[in-house]
Amino acid sequence: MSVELELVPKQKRPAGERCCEPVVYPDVDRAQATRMAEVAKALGDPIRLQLVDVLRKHAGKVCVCELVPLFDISQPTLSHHLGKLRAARIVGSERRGLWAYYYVDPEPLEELSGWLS
Amino acid sequence: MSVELELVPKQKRPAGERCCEPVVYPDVDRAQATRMAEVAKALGDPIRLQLVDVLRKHAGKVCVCELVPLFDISQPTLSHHLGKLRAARIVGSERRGLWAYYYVDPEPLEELSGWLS
DNA sequence: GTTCCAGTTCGACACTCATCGATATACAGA
DNA sequence: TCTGTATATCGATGAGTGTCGAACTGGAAC
Repeated sequence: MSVELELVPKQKRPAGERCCEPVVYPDVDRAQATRMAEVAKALGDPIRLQLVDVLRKHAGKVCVCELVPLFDISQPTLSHHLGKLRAARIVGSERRGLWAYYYVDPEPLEELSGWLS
Repeated sequence: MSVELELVPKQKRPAGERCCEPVVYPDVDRAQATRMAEVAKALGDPIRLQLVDVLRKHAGKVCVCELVPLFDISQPTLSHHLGKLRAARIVGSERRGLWAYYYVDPEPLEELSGWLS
């Protein structure tokens, strides 16, 4: 465990001695990190993650009235979650008559996915 | 309020008329969604996302003392963020003497990445 | 016009979060 | 032992979140 530490005899942190290899700075800058974190944060709720899952698997655009019965939450709460996803630009929406249709914009998800893999 | 329910039982939405195609259920079940959402939530902060970025790029284990100067936050706050990442099982830690070393566990990130792509 | 209806927004609530300074813990060196 | 250092935890605070019912908005149909 700490054998290698005893090989380092003298001062608290001897000159040229480090507790670890020097660390490079993050490859993602603050702006990228902020953008991707915003997307990740929007996915950081089970209902929103499942919402995105449904919308992604569904080729076309999905009506809110079809989403409501899938989840055990009130309709205003679902609307709130859709608003969060829209604020993160993960989904877009369109109104046709009485109904509102949602669809996934793949780009933000792709940026996050690209960083992860 | 609910008077109209008896009046018009049938045709508020005319037979055969739909607002959209029928929606399949989410492919990810609630347990998967909860697990992945926990990971996504932990990544939903720019500092934590950059922390993971540094740790992933760094082959070995990284000492906390190298992480602190990279970010403009206090040491307790950094420790708090590392604790969040550890709670989400994105990173693990090990103590050697005075120092604590953190490393990435790739599995949770891979699960999220696999779902995203 | 009036009356529904799908969806959004509002107001409130309890809860969680990011942040800090202060304090505690754990260890190394003397 | 005592001193100093690296990291974690505590306590507080202000900001944000998920949730609901109520109210509002804009179309559609009568």
